[in-house]
Amino acid sequence: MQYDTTQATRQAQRNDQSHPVSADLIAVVIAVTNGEPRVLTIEQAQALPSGPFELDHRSLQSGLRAWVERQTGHLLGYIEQLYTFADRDRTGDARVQISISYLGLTREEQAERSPTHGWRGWYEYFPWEDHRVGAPPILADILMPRLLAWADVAEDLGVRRDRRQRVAYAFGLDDRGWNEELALQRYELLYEAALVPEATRGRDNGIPPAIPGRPMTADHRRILATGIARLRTKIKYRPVVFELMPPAFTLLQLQRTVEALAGRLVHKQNFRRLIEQQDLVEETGETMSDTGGRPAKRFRFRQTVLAERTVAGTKLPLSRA
Amino acid sequence: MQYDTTQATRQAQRNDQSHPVSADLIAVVIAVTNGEPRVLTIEQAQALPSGPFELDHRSLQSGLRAWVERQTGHLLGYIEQLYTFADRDRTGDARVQISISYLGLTREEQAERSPTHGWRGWYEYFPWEDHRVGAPPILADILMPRLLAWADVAEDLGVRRDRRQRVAYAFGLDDRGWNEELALQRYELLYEAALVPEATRGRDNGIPPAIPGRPMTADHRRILATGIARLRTKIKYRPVVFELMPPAFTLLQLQRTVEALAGRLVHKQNFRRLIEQQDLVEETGETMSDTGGRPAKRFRFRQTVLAERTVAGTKLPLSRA
DNA sequence: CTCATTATGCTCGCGTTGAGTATAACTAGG
DNA sequence: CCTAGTTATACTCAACGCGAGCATAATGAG
Repeated sequence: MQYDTTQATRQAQRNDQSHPVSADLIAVVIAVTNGEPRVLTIEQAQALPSGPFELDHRSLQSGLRAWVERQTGHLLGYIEQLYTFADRDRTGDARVQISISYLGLTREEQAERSPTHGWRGWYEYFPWEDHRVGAPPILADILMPRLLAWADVAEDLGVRRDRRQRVAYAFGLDDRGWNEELALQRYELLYEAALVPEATRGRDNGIPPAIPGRPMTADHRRILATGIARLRTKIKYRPVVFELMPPAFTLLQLQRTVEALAGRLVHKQNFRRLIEQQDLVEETGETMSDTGGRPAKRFRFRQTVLAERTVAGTKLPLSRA
Repeated sequence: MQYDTTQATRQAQRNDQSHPVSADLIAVVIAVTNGEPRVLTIEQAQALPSGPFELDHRSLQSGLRAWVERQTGHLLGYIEQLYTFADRDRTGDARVQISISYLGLTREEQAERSPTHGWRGWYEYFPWEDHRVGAPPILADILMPRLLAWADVAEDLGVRRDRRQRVAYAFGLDDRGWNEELALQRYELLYEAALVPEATRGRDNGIPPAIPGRPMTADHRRILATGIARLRTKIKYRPVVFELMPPAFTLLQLQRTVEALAGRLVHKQNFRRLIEQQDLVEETGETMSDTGGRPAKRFRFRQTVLAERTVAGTKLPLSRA
């Protein structure tokens, strides 16, 4: 190899200066059961499955799978990386902690009750995110007043305006409309405004902010918000919903799953049109007549789509010219 | 705090089992100069700026900025995380190496020539990615025959079909059309087919594959491909192009920058329409009359948009129902 | 003064998508 | 058996986004 020398130099330089860090793997594992999106938790629903990346892990992904299985007994299927961040103050010692988070999609199998781990509805952690039956009252009654108050306590006029604008944008004030993909921005605003317990934890300022929504260990709720936002974005351009569905399903079941994730309702006829014209599903031949009305055809996901369907939205006027 | 106990337990468990790893920060820094996308490199254009994450780095991002500045003298503006991966065999010792890669966008300032670092056109590394003047001949002449040959050497019929389909999809064969966002998939296919030197490096199989395109150290070219793909996707729904533009510019300059990144041309009138209707820019009042034709108005990016423009494409029939 | 060149405005046509209407096929209750 | 309630499924319509092309304006070079 022609550049052996320089590479060796850089490698040596690197090893001299590198410090040991420890790497944590954290999993946001999602399933949708009975039209409710659920997340796999441990420690009485206050933490996400996680553990250190170890030497005998073949890869980051397999390390994550091993930890999830060890802590919850659950085998993961589809996973994708979410985000990596570093935190010095987590463990207390001098070592820097790096956290690598993943999003996993599965189906909730036998619902075994365990005292330590289990599935929890994700709207328990983010009650303001469920708009399927309209905007939750806590938004107008509790969150918005406190957020706007927080914006207004700022000394600087510019900061005040900036805060108001970010709140208005993230929560769809005025005529902006609710955007379900901004779940992370909303949590971050609540954190910044010290309206969630995680923000004031450790500091002894006494007054815990009484905002609805269950907190989590460390920054796990923030990671969960990241996963929710990612999933809400992704279902719109990739057929990932099917990872959450049973082998056969009706179009309404599929729609309810999407609605559960998005936290809002969709137009039934248009949903069907979209699914069918994209050739995502095929009929199984059977019908379901459980739900009280006309029997629904059962569908299955067309495996063919898996490879090619990586499409990608286009917003630029790209042409062949 | 109510869950101190369990948290302490988990923390202890974690420290017991955690192994030291070293974390590397790797930067894909992009600028567009004279209509050419360029990447900041070190080691005679064969490596990306990188270095270990150290104790005195305040955060991953600041550590990355420090390394880029130390190695190239360049100060970074906008950066975003790309991907994190682990690699056991990189350093040789037992320690596991974690690499965290970032994408940075800037403008190429004073073009100081340095023997060790400098800006390189990114199409030097991926000559098959530039379709601004049509599909590069190397595609039909060299890459496609070899890729299809690779697909056909597979014993198993299923593997053969799978490879052919992936190649056809990634390279837009048949009627599929070229998709500039698949830069990473294309590089990965070339790697899998052992058509890039990086794939056979270290193994003494003698014959280096003579495919156009400059290789890089370790997996740096793969990381560059990741950055290119990310950027090509992102310019379509976020106003990140402006990070690459000077304070004032004409619409054609903006268009040329987008085209340089996308590797394909866009329809001029439609590009203007899109930019203007989104209120992304405002006139400065000046005009430019350098380029031989009617003088062009100069524009600047509207700062107002920064906060709110997080939009997000919608592919689901979301309704208020 | 003419031509080449770039800037800029405007129109057309098609496909996508939000939204609503109409009809079909069931179950439950009298 | 008939009716109301419920869900499934097929169409229709209008607005809008976007690819594509035509037309006109304003320069500099020769």
